[in-house]
Amino acid sequence: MTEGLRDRTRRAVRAEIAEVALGLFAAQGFDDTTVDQIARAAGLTKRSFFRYFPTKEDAAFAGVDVTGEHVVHALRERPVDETPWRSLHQVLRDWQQRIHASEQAVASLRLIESTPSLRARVHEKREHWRGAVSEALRDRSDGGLDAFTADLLVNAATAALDTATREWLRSGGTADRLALLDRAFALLGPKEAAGAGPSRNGRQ
Amino acid sequence: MTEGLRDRTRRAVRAEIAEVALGLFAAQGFDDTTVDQIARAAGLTKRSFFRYFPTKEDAAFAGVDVTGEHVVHALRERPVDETPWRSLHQVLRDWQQRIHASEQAVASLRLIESTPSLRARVHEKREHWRGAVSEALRDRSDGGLDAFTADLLVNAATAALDTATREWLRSGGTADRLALLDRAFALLGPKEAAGAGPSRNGRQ
DNA sequence: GCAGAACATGTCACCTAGTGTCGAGTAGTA
DNA sequence: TACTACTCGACACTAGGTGACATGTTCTGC
Repeated sequence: MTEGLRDRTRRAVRAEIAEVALGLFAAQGFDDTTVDQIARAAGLTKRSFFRYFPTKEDAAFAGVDVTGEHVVHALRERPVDETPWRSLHQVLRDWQQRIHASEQAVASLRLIESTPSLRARVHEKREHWRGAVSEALRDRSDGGLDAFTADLLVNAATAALDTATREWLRSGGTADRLALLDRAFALLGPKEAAGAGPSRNGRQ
Repeated sequence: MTEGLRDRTRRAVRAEIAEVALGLFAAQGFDDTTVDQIARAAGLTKRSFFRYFPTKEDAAFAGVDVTGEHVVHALRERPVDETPWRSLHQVLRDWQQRIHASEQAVASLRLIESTPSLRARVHEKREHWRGAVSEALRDRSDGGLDAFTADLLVNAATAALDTATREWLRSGGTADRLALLDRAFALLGPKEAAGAGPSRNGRQ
């Protein structure tokens, strides 16, 4: 009924493994760190490591929410009269702000962004929830948004986010991430339509 | 001086391995096909397979040019007075048309799109040449395009391409890919600026 | 045509990520 | 106390990928 001791210890162990792993990744790189090393440093076996994380990559993602669970939820909370594009903008803005608040999350993000295999994994995860986000978007505006346009908006939004993140990394973390995101969203906003009018995209 | 027999046989062997691999992938799925199987079916050793392809994934990419080498080149050929967005549109349009012409390339694309690990790999490859494309774009319009905007345009263009491809797959291959791509590019075109005016992005 | 370099291939040994299984110990419960 | 559920280590195994070595084949200069 209550939390249960086992669940609590399990989460605590998980968090500790992630912390140890992050430290090793930062020190000697992701690829040059073996699971065995992490496990030993955390005081357990390789086998047990995999009982806490399905893959080595997942240890790097602990702490950062890349599942989009939150995005979908936040999207449903936005006012209905808001354009889809603006909703996406605001939701990603919030997400970025939340990430930026945690020092460890920023470190994870930096590691991810500088490791090819991890970046690939991000895309994989994203594709997973992309459908859900697109659907949530379509639910909000009743009928006024077809699947294709919704998909396009979501893809464009992640493109904006990626570009902003990339530029921020290029600046060495000094640039204003939110301003970059705003600029990206401003430049990329869909022509018209996509707002509320059901059929208005005739201008090939 | 001439082609050299060795290079020719090497390319022939490579192509044959790829063909065998494609067949096995299509028949039993990418993940359920081992390198050993492919190698044996092609009449060589696992070790030799890896002398032709750096990874198992790469065997699935033979035949499809995802390196963007061509994109960069084609971009430099576009008329200078064309807007960056339109150039990207045209170049990707050509690329898609070229792919569509080859039956095998379409098969590869279908396989890739339906296999998570391969999709991830596409993104990885894309990130690799994204910088080069962005740079080519910036070279064309002398000074009128900053790195951030160029990156954004390239990212947005791939978003358009992805969305079109996805919709096309969703239609079971019946939809008109080019029309979808056109529609995506039309909806996503950058507000203004990005054309030639050096400084005009003041409207937060 | 031949000697030697350059190259291709198979074999073997090895590393790492990841999984199945089993047996011992430990926490939670009646 | 006895039963159950969960956790962990130990062992073995598969699969992708690499390095080293030996053998044969092709190319090149003479």
